[in-house]
Amino acid sequence: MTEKKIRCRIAPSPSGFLHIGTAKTALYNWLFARSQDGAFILRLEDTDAERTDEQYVDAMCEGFRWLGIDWDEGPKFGDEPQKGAYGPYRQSERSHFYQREAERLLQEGKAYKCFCTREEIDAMREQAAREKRPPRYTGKCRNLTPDEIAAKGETPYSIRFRVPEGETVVEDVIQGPVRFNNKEYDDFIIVKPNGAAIFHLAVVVDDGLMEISHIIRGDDHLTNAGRHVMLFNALGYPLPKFAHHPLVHDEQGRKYSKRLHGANVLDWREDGYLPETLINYIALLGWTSEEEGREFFSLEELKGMFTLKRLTKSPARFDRKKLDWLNGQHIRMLSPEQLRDRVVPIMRKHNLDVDARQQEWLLEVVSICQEKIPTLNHIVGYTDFFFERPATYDEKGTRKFFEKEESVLWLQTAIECMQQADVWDHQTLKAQYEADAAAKEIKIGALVNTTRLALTGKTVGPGLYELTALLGRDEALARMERALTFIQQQSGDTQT
RNA sequence: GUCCCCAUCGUCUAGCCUGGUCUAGGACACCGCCCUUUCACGGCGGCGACAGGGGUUCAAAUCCCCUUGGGGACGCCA
Repeated sequence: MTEKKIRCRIAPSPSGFLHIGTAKTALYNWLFARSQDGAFILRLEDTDAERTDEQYVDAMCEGFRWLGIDWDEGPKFGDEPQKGAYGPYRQSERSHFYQREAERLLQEGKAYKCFCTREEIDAMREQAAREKRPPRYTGKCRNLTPDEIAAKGETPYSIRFRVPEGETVVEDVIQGPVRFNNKEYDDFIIVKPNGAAIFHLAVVVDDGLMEISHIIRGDDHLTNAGRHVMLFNALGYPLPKFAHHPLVHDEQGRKYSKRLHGANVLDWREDGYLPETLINYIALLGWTSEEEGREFFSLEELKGMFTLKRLTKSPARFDRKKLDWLNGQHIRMLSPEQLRDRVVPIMRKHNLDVDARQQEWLLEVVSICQEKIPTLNHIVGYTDFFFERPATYDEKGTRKFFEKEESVLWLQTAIECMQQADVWDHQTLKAQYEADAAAKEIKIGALVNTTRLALTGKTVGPGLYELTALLGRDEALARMERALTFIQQQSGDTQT
């Protein structure tokens, strides 16, 4: 059996950043190609020169890189050269192909020159709107004779595809057969008067010439697929398999708008999410595993299990809560070293002087937070007190632990615990706190939480004994004394 | 307006193709309880859905039709 090589592509138009929806399409294509030992191709649809900007190209590729989606063939990007035998991989550099193929269609009578002006076409459209007809081209230039065409001389013209009679069926892997009456399509333009190819021609020529075997894309292209099938047939290219998946919706159920936060996949990096999480989550946004109930996947695992058969037909909303949960799961899967490496730049950015500290100590600090933080960014609030003494004490915490009658006793007891600890570690501190709490009949929670407030200024954070051990005896005791002074001042103030 | 797609808990979904095993399973969220120094994690339990109406059938979440709702496409954008 000589099976044709699987070749998939993502063909974004670099008019902005990497959209979450584009990422989904890319991921599915990438996973399918990888799972089938096929090739994944990146092609830039930058024919609309006005909307293309190099910085957009970079931003988009950056998004792919962050996610870990790599391509076997594609254009030059940064220090990566163009690669692949089907180049160039930018539509703007492929116009000669489009011209050649358009010319061929013209020769074969499958396309024709249209001399209608923009004004004429606009008028037709308005007319149609008035008469409540679908806005379709009337076919005015469809049957011009060679003489009539010659008589036009130098008049600029566009090239229209001559849509054949009959029915077009898109055999979609996800949707099943989708039938279109060709009457629904008008003779669409494939080449503009300035000679530039229109999207429909460009994609089909590119997909045909690049021998793309599977076109996996958003179902906003489903209607276009009919045009593309006709074009594939007219050009004599073998038909690829189509798979139109539903679009990503926002939490309100609408198409995920470009202007919404999170539309840019790099927004999530900014917010402290792992690329592993995004990959996992986006995969779940339209695909389910054969292994029922399983939702946690690494990129590597996904590669092995992905199948087009398990793609979902209905659109999915983006659910931030579930993303948070998944991110927590992925954070816990990291080794402490990996977590430290990812979190240290964030801490540095928030002016925590990580560089003045021992690597070993940092590793431990990060480790005691691993089970607690839902996003990488939360590390700041969970560790900042290690680097600076609390400037204020949490208000609610103050009321609960510093303004009670026993507050001074609690704090003094805690101080004694610390002083009596012969070894400054988690075990010893824990034992000491438990012993003193029992001896003085104080609830351990009161002791612990008062200490936490004194040491960190907060009511939440890493485990107390772990944190105290890492803070060091001198610093811990200094902060305890400071808190004691604070309490005494407070009560003094209220008494006078 | 025309065409196309979709429709199971609040959300993501399993089941649908190959009707009966579904008093519809899981996950997130939510609510209890347990564990626990807080938060989180984890454990246990609860709440919660086959959009509506017609068929077909002994039997329908599963097949067919209609309605409704949602989405998409109708460019000299991609």
